[in-house]
Amino acid sequence: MTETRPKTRRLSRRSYATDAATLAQRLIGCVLVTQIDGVRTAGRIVETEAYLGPEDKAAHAVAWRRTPRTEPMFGPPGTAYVFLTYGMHHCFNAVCGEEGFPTAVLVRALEPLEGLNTMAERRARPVARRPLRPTDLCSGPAKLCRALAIDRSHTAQDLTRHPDLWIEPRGNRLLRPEDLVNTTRIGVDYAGAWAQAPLRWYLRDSPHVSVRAPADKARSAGSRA
DNA sequence: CGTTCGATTTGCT
DNA sequence: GCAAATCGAACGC
Repeated sequence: MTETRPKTRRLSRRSYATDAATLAQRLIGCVLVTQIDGVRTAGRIVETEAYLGPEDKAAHAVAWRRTPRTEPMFGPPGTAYVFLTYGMHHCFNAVCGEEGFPTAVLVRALEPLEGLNTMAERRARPVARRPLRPTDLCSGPAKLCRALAIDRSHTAQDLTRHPDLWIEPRGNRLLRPEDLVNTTRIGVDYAGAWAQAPLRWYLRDSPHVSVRAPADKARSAGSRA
């Protein structure tokens, strides 16, 4: 019998086996996919952040902090690291580097590509609200997890083999370095000097990013000067 | 064992 | 612009 399940090309283990800053840039343009209960949702990655490892004071694994939560970051490259923050929001990371060294890339925003209706349903709050625009569906790390139904059940899962969660490499070859904005990470003010490290990247022309850098924001809104 | 606070989002002032 | 929501990790006693 021939399974006619469409072959989905995934990022290989080797693709994840690089430093976080490099992977953060290479993931822009790739496609994050979930297939939950047969329902496929997918989005083009347009914003990422690198969390370097034990020396990075903004990282959960700072000072080799190894707990049940951070354990997946010590796993092989290509492992998913999903955590809960503020008691209600999930964030998704792809573990990279070498096994045993805790480093990862946070995916912060997607351009929705498939399953937009499903995304909108998942993003809708308990009470009725105005329909979400496509640019509101996945423009933040917790928003995209909600839209793609990513939660802590996915942490420590293998992105190169898991049936419901993976990243496809298509689309990222057209990007050039000048298509990306490199700026500081969001929400890590507690990290002292590390809060100023330029470890966030986003697709310059995308309206789907979460927060634009001040200079780029001015550029986008710029009609004067 | 109690307290603090977060790699966020949302709604109200 | 600001604070609430909401709960488990992290940490101090």
